Amino acid sequence: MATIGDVARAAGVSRSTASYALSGKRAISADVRRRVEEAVRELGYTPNAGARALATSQTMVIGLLAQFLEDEFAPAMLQYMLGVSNTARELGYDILLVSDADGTRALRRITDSRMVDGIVLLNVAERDERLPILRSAAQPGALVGLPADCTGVDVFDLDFEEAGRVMVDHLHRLGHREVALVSQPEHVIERGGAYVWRLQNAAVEAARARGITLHPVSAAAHQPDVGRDLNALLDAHPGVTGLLVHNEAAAAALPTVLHERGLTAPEDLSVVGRYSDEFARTFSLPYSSIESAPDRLGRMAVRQLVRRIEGEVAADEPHVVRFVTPELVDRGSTGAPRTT
Amino acid sequence: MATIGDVARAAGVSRSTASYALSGKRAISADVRRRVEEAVRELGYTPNAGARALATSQTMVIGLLAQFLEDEFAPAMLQYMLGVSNTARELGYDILLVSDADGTRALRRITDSRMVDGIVLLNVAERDERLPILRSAAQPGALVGLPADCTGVDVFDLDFEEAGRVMVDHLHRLGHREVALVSQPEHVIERGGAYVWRLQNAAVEAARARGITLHPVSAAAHQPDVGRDLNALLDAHPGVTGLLVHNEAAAAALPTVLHERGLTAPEDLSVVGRYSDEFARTFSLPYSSIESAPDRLGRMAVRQLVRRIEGEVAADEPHVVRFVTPELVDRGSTGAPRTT
DNA sequence: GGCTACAGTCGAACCGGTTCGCAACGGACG
DNA sequence: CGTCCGTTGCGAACCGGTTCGACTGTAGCC
Repeated sequence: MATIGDVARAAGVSRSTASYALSGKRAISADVRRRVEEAVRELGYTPNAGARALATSQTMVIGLLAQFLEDEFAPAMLQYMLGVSNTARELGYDILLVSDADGTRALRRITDSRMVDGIVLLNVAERDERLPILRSAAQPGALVGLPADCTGVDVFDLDFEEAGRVMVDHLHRLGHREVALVSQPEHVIERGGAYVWRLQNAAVEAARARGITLHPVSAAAHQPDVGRDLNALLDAHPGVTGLLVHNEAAAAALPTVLHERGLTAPEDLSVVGRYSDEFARTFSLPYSSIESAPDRLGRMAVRQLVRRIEGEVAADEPHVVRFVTPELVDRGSTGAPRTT
Repeated sequence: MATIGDVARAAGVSRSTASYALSGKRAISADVRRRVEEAVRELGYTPNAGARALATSQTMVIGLLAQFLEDEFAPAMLQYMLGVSNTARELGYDILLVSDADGTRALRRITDSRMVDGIVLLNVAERDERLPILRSAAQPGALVGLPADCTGVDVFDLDFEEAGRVMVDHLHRLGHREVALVSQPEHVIERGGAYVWRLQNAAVEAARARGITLHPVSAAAHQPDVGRDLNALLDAHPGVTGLLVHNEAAAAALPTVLHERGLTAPEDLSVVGRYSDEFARTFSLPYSSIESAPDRLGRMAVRQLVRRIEGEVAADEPHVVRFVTPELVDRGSTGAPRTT
């Protein structure tokens, strides 16, 4: 592999001159620049990333920490990852993917060893163990997901409170008076999946304010349990005319469950989910839903992170906490409740 | 951040001694080793990855190239990625995720700049543009997917020919005499998705050998097109009693389509898919299927890649091309054909 | 004509590790 | 008591970039 020394020799200049000719950080005569560029082409020179990182203290790599936990719905994560990855590349950064079960150790490893210039954290928990480590790291961090304590990091998330209100409002306006909210498994909540109860609390509150009955239940994240949970819910609350589904696996299982019970949406039951449009199209989910905009959140996180890395924001500039406003995508799965 | 120089000073030894004490590559007295280790702990020393890469020409990072193309089913890729990522970590390697649309440029970039010690290529096409670049790279490569030319790389893939035969045999044994094979969109085939016609050709051949009729058709990879395609298929071939589904999106859309037509599997139609068990459970797909074992393939690829990186295989040792034998997972969606 | 200013280039130092060659030391042995 | 050898540690070089300070030559200016 050619080094910059080889390039310099071929062009008949010193190493430093070759370096300046390529970086443009000092004035270089047109003639020399041409010779250097030609040498680069002939030798197929590419700078050694490790050497450059050592010299500049910049790796042009962003660490992406994604946890794939039991009881969590993996495919939803993919879209966040792609949003992050694609945006990073547009801005000239590569992605170091860390799917380690032990996120804290992994985070410490890649920050301390200076493998990355910044960190994006996915599925952030209410009290995320990784946060203290991230704060003490030399690199800036951006989160997708809202923790209890946001100091020292930039935070991006869907406005789950508003999402809960929008879902309830939508069914209330159509005339529904008894609905159920299908949430994530208990495990996810216990683990600190704050978005679950952020949406749920807001939905409960909105239901109370409008005087309608809302049954919050949780359902599993996999078959066959999730099907069983959905059936149990419909058995337990026969008066329910609307379903708010805040659980991707449940949304995916719902068509089959409804079919087996001889029910149709929206004639027998109105359904509103909370997942991305991309997700709905990929899995043929026919329900209206709150768009969760994962690619957009990933994009926002990386943009801000890179601004911090490149010092475009003063180090003392306050960190941002930004919420994306949820939007309802109508797929025709809601209507007036059946009149019993 | 503490350097090895700081550690050496704190322990009262030279830099080289500190290095040897930590690597164990030379004999060091117990006393000195203790002092060095203590200094490491006190200073919170972690070796700088860039510096180490520069000195050792080893980054302990594996490049993972995954293309997310139009008309391809993204979530299936996730499982390959996780298999690769988790296995790599177990073996001490991190993953540089490259989801670049321009795979060739990205591949050249990360190999030439020595960011990675090896490369894993996902969704490999029949004549993959990335392959010549990978062969000319200094780092070894492992593929998941079978290209036309396997020289210079280790290749792992499902035995799609056998998969096609197993699917046809299965329905033939149950008494079916007219079946359809739902493949990927034409685009995927044109792009060089060899697995599509490897399975298809073998299925056609098996059908001919057993004297049964097989209609090969392709279907889109997204809603609403895939639903339309499935309906068109069932309209065009009313005599079909069995469906072989080699298209994840079609499998995901099938329950709804069958429901709308008032059909049930296996009573009205036998269905066999080709996707992973994990996939089936996540999306509540009720059909028997050929297990595609994505995590296993990813794991095999990384294992072999690391063996090459670490020189456990002689450089001239022939490269392997290994096929995983498909297995049918019975979910009760097949039976004897309805007697018309 | 002498001075300054500046464009253009070079040499050397540095980033933070690893590794090779060598020397000092102490014990065993003849 | 001298020699030989194994153990242990040190100094220096090296990996491949970047960057700072200094030096040279030429143009512009008074």
